[in-house]
Amino acid sequence: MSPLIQSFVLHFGEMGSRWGINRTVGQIYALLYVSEKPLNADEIAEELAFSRSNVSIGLKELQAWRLVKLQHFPGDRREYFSTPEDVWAIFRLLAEERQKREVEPTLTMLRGALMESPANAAERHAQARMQAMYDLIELITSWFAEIQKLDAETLQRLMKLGSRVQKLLQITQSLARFTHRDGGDKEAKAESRAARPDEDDPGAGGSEGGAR
Amino acid sequence: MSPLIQSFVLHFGEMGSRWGINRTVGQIYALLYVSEKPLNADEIAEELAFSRSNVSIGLKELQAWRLVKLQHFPGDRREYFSTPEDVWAIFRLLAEERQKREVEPTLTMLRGALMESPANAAERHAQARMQAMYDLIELITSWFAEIQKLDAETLQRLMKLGSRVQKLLQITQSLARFTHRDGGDKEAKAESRAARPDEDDPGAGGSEGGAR
DNA sequence: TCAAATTTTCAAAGTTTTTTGAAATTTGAA
DNA sequence: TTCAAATTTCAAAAAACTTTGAAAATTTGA
Repeated sequence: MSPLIQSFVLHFGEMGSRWGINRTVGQIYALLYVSEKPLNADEIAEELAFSRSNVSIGLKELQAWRLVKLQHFPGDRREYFSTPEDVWAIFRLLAEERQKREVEPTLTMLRGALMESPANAAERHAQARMQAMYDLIELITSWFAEIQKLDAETLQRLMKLGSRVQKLLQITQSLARFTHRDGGDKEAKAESRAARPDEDDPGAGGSEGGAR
Repeated sequence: MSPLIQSFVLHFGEMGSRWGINRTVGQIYALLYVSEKPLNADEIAEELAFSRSNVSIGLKELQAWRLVKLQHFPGDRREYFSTPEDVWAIFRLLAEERQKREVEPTLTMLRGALMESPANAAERHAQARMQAMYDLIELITSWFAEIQKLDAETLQRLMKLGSRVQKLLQITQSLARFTHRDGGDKEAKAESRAARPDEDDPGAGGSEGGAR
């Protein structure tokens, strides 16, 4: 393998472990990502010097993440693997899977905890903290959901604009402008909560969060 | 420990391993997050039934992530730990650290690979793929940098609005409207760029904005 | 300074995860 | 259906990571 490709593959092997995936999976993915053509399991095992069975397991995991496509060639019974070419589509897939595997279970746990009635001050405080976490996760999740709706075409445009921060400032500004439109509204809440956690406790009840 | 808090703590222990942190670290963080008052290492060790030394290591790691604050109380020599209360600040910290530990090294690796001149078709293709990845990461990074600039106050407003998706649609729309404003612009870029990494490269210069 | 209190380090034990080779299963074509 | 190619499973070996207890180092107040 050329050093150029190798450094890419090795980097993903390492990085993989910072995320939930292991070296094998990371390397397989990286190899497929830069490969000109789909590869079969034997080719992958040979390129990366992993055992055939290890590759099999790795490919299964990548399929579970929906990160690889499977295809066949006429007159060849082996399975060939490749990655979607559209990097934006890949990003969306990743975000979706992580949402499903990490965010949803966390929200479920939090909802459960927030339904209990607090038995004492410690629990009341814990619930207030959990509520704050719940609200933030919900907010960020909904941003993501919106961003994910951007189609490839819009993305192209954004990319062509370049990633210079200046331009993006405008987006933020419209965002800020939008929020300012929100008229007065019971104010005190947020402030006091942070400073004196025990005392005013919005606790279980309020929960506005749109919980499904 | 009350079951309410326990389920939260245990969940973070498990989830931690999906991210790069281990059970101990996850649980310590969760415990501090919901705790009414700062805790010292012995209290943490006792609550979680971990050895004192394990807790010491865990706290060090949390400090490296800047996720815990250290403080002292008069007349007590022990160190007490707590988490920042502002969940948005916590999110920003996390994003910054991950940027530093994961995104930057990846961008550096990619820049390196993109500077090489491709030796053959396979390398040429690999570089085009890497360029696509580079551009996407840069784009997403710059969004994050912008979002991170939102101050707590704006956030409060956003949260008060509720996380209903409908409202956010408007943000997306202004975003889309904004991109439409972009006139035509040299096209070929992506495929050929590999050869001339210097040219418009936003990398090193402006874009990193937000971090530290 | 000392010594008590506290935190940190570190080698070893324990645990979990990854990787493998061999065997079992599945698959598609004849 | 059978056969051989291809894939998957699985138990065991290897590697990586976590956790611990004991000892060392540091800090503080007298």
